[in-house]
Amino acid sequence: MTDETTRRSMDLPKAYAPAEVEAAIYERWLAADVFAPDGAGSRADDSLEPFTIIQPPPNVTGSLHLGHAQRTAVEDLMIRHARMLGRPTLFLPGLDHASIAAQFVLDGILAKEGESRRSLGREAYLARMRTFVETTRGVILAQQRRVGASADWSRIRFTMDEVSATAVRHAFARLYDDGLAYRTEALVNWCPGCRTSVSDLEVVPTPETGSLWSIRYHLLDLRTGLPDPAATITVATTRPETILGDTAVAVHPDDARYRDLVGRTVRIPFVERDVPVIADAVVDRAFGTGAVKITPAHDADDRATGVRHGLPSIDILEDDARLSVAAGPYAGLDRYAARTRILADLEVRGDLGGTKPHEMVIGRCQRSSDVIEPRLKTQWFIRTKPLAERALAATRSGRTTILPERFVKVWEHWLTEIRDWNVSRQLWWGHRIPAWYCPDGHVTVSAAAAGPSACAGCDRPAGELVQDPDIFDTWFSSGLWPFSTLGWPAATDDLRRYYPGSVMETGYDIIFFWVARMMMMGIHLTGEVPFHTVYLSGLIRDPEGQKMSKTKGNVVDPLGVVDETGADALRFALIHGATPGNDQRFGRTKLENARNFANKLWNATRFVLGARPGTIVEGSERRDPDAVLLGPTERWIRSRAAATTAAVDRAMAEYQFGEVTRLLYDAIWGEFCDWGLEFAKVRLGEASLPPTVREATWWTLVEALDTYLRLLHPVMPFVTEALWAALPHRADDPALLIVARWPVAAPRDEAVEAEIGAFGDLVRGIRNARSEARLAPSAWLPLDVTLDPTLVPTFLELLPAIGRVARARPIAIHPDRERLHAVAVAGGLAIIGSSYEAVVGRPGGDPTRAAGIERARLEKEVAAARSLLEATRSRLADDAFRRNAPPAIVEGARTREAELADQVRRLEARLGG
RNA sequence: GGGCGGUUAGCUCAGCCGGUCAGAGCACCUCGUUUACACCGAGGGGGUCAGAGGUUCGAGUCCUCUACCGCCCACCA
Repeated sequence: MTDETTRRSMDLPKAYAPAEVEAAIYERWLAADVFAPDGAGSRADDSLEPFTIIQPPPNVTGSLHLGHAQRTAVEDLMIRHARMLGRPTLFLPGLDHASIAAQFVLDGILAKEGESRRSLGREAYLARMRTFVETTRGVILAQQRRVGASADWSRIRFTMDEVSATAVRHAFARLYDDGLAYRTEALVNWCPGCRTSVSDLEVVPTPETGSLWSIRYHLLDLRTGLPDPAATITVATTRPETILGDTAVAVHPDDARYRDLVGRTVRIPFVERDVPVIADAVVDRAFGTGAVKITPAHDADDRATGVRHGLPSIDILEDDARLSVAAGPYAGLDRYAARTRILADLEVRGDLGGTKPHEMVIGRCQRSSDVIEPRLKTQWFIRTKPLAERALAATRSGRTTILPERFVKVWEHWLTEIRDWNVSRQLWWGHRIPAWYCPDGHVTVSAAAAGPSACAGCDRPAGELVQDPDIFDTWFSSGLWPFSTLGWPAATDDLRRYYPGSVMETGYDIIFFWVARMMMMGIHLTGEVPFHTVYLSGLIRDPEGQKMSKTKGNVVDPLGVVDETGADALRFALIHGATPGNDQRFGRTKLENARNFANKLWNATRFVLGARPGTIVEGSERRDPDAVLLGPTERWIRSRAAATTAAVDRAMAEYQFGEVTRLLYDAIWGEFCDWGLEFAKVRLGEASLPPTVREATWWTLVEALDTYLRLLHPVMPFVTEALWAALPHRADDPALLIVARWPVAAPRDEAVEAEIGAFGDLVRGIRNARSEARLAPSAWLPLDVTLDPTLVPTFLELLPAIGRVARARPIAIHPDRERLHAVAVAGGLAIIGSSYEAVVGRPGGDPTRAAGIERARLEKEVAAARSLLEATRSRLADDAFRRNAPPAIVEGARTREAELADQVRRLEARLGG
């Protein structure tokens, strides 16, 4: 019989070697020019709505980690799906210059070389940065390709390129003209390590145990005007060095303890400054001593108090957090050295009241971990309230949808409570703020690349203007990404066609940094929301649930994984294990499972290719199986493929990508391979059947495999592409799966699904009985069976297949149970289901022992059936259930009860006999 | 101080509109050299779905509270 099904040479290597497969495939895609919506190989249907994915451009610094790989996997999944649907798709790749992060990294490198930002100077530093970035850039892009990103590389953007720079200038000028960008003196978060201000979002509140010191300030004697050694007011502080910047002491207006002191004057030690005691309701009488030192230049609360009372603000710090000349005798000391000295000096003076441990939350720099110092600076701010309102309106009206939905609450809260955004950075690597100042203090903001031609306020020539030395917060240019990349502010074709974007995918950790800013700026500058859907992914954690970080040393390099198990396995594992918005722990086992799945698919395809009936010429064009020649197996395979297609479509529409992989894993492995191929083997090998029948079977396998490869392609693009290439194609199929059409769900055949389902149960029952009875798996045992009459025709057709998978031979069908019982040997193993009853095997070995095992097995079965029956009966016994439950449910319970009762009865009979 | 997640088999997690939903992978046990695959096949053990109330004919699935774990937001010296 094998002579008819001659195994031809297979197109695929025996062993699945992902690394080789993947390298070759990516080159084929590139050569075919299929990534760009307007690429030569694109089969996009221009009448369909374009699909645009917005990817957070990775930082040029360093290299990609698993989080990036996950991002890319999800984004690429969506874009490939849309591409296969025929939509013009744009996946625009890019890189972010990451000003502070890049400077932080470069500064570290320079430090090792004994150089620094200051030693190089601005121009040399920037030149060095450009070289550095040029090398990392290549690494990052290569990583993205290796993971399989089908991005349009011809449109690649960098947030420091000229297109982006133009957008930045225009955006800022627009915001300025609209009164939404302003320059003012305000408290900013100063990072002494980075030597720049940072936004509120970049300050990490860190719980720490500090100290709360009590310090006595001496009141001035009303008569002499000199400090009174005996009359003091005690304040409490966690930052004693800031006393040098104190400009008042505040007490609560209703605090009887201090009522008489309000309006008096105290002398700040060391700087010997006389400041007033003021009354302000901001003071919490219960905290500390109820008297608070006020340092308007270094504390947000104090600043507000200072403004209310017209107090001066004295900045006592330098950029590197050493004390400034304003600190008098302590000038030049580091802030903490100064603190120590001041405490010691206070002690000497007898003005240190005491100290106690104090739990507090201290702000640290997200980048350098330095303790942030609030400082008064003149900087640029974006007025966010009006922008935030429109962003909120967009999500509330449904113009933009946030997924998963629960993040809407976070979004709402942040945008409602939003504070103005400090966008000035005292860094070098970034977009220079396009603002110029003239000697008379006028401000000129210009979008022109060459800058303004003259002062906007007084006609002084450009030569007399000085540009702001600061640059923009990185996120300012990132916030323009969805449209700056398409050529905005020019009215380009790309902008018209691909803006707003369809889906913006990113991790929930940058919802404020990036998503909110894109929304705010996008709406204001373009008049449209930048994207219709925000899809927020969870974060990747290590197997212990720890966040991956370089300092912890638990960062996994995706390339290492890819080399080992393949990009497909990595992608599958990342998607399979995730629920939208939920973090996932990622480790070896998930990866191995995914690799095994790819391997399974590889081997299944090899089998199908190798099983081609000899009557079909190698390289034949794809044919549909002839419907009249299809057996139950074939109809079942087709129906299951249809069911899976429909289910995958639903999951895709709901962004349930983990569900997509689960569906495909189960369908391909659990159904197609475990049952479909096993059953098909019999037909394919049956020489007595007409060749046309075997051909129909083979074409069915090819068809199902073709469908599954298409459905799986967005998740595992490489292996599916490679396998698909080996499959017969239709004349109208493209050369590459990546641009092949997404399957359309065909109608299902519910009847055959139910039948095969029943036979599956029967086979499992037989296998279980054999296994429990310790019968040799390889032994062929006789099987006697009686079936629900409706199942008989199908059973007859599948008889050889069932025999094969159940290892049963010969098989006898009996018209009723009496005959079955009469014929079947008493020592056989009984399998009793609702629509079938079977006896397999003959007694052998020790009859009493065998009988004991058989009895135990059946007792377990009957117990299980009884408990199900009881549950069903008690439900049915309830009037309320029969009255209130939908008729279909009640009816279902009735049928179930009948089936179970019958099954139990038969099991009991068997046990009784 | 607010808000949001999580708590389901030993481990990692699925369970979308409440009714065969008690599941998967890994781990574990027993078998297996049947011609796609040992990166495999067959079978099996294992969970009162954190706890307590409530809604409902019926609740891992909805509501309330509690307990842990995690995260986000928040100007208290």
